[in-house]
Amino acid sequence: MIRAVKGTRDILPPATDLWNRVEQQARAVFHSYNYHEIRTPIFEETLLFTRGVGEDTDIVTKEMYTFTDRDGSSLTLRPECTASVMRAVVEHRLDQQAGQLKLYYMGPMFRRERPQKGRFRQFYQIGAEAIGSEAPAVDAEMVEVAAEVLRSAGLSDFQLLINSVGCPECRPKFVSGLQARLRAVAASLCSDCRRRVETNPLRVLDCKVPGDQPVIDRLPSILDCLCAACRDHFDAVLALITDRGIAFELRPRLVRGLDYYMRTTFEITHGALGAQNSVLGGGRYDGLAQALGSKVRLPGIGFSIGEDRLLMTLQEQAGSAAQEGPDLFIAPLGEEAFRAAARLALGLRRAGVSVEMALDARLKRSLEVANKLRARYALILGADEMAAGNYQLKDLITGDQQTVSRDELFERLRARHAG
RNA sequence: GUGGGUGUAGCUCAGCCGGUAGAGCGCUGGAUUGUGGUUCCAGUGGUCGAGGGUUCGAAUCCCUCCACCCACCCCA
Repeated sequence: MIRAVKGTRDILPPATDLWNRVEQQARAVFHSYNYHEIRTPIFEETLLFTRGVGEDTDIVTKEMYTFTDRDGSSLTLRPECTASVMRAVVEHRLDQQAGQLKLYYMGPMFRRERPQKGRFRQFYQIGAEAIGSEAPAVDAEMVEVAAEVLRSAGLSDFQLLINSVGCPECRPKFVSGLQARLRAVAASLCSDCRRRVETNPLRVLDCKVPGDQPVIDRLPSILDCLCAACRDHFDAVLALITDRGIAFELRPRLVRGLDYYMRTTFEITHGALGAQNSVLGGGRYDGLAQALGSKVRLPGIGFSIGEDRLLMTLQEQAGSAAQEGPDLFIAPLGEEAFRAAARLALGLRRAGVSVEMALDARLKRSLEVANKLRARYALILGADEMAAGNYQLKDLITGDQQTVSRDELFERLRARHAG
């Protein structure tokens, strides 16, 4: 038997309704902030990601789906979308347009990791990018949009974590200073952290091993080492977020794994997720455009929602929903009635009503199916109704049944649809 | 890449000490004529993840492999 490949999965009907709802609501929120959708290719030149995401990141060193095209060029399935968006912006000079450049996207990303709860090799992200300004107001709005998208999806009880990781001026100084301190105390750290001291010193700050906490607590915080410009920027961002009434938690140890992040970084977590508890991650990337070869400086900030994880928590919050049934199930009795029913169904469908038709001529069976499909109403059309020019409309919840004319039928179902 | 757990019907699972498979749900049909949901009756359904070994006999014991899940790592 052929199965979906490891780390990929089918998203099936009852769930797809929820996915679509979440995506529609996200679009509505984005539009309310004047964001517009961008769709970039699912694969790009490998160089885009090695330069954009960073040569030494986990994503680039071990997680990319890279293949050689027939002409010998190296292509990669996108592991994230920010680099692609920036590439498109630079390529099409979208930054030349009036006003802020505000874009959103949604779609699948690919990373070859070992799957586990909340982690897939093909996963879906909903993200936004605001490009062209480094004003703290943009950061604040971005954080607000992120929270609003989650809220509109119905997510509650999430936590916003925020930090500043500095800039190319102050971060390297902090990292090398931190590394020096860590090397001195490496012996008292866990084995993972001893390795991190060399590979990813910032990550040590986020270690959860209890024995390491006393050491970690005495390490310097990046927030105490920001340069004046970064400090001012971050203070302004925090002030604006506070002013907007957004609850957040300052997390000086919050680390982002992608090289392009600088200054503001943030993350939203939810308790119902398991080890991979982050539903959203984001941050500022003022150096990305130039890393990709842009001659002009294009500061930007964005975030990305892990849609799979968002849906996972929503489903845990609400339980599994039953599939939504059609508005109307038509049960015609006999050949002639069937043809008349098909014509009626077309009219109703054009009016926006969801209609299903019976394939079985037995009324008992038809109503049984109507009930199983969770149809709201059943319409009976037999010889009697054909002769009289009307229909029997049965309410499948109350069991009430009444004779209705064509106009009354449309009236009833339109009302149902509007409500 | 490294650990740990689990693999029996479409789904959720029982089957502990070896004697060639069960339940609930689902699905199909029926309880007469053009009326669903509840109920009752019947039926459908599984090379017990795969291969090998021990044994008169293996879903059950042993080995190997595979798949999925969870965790590490890292991230969305």
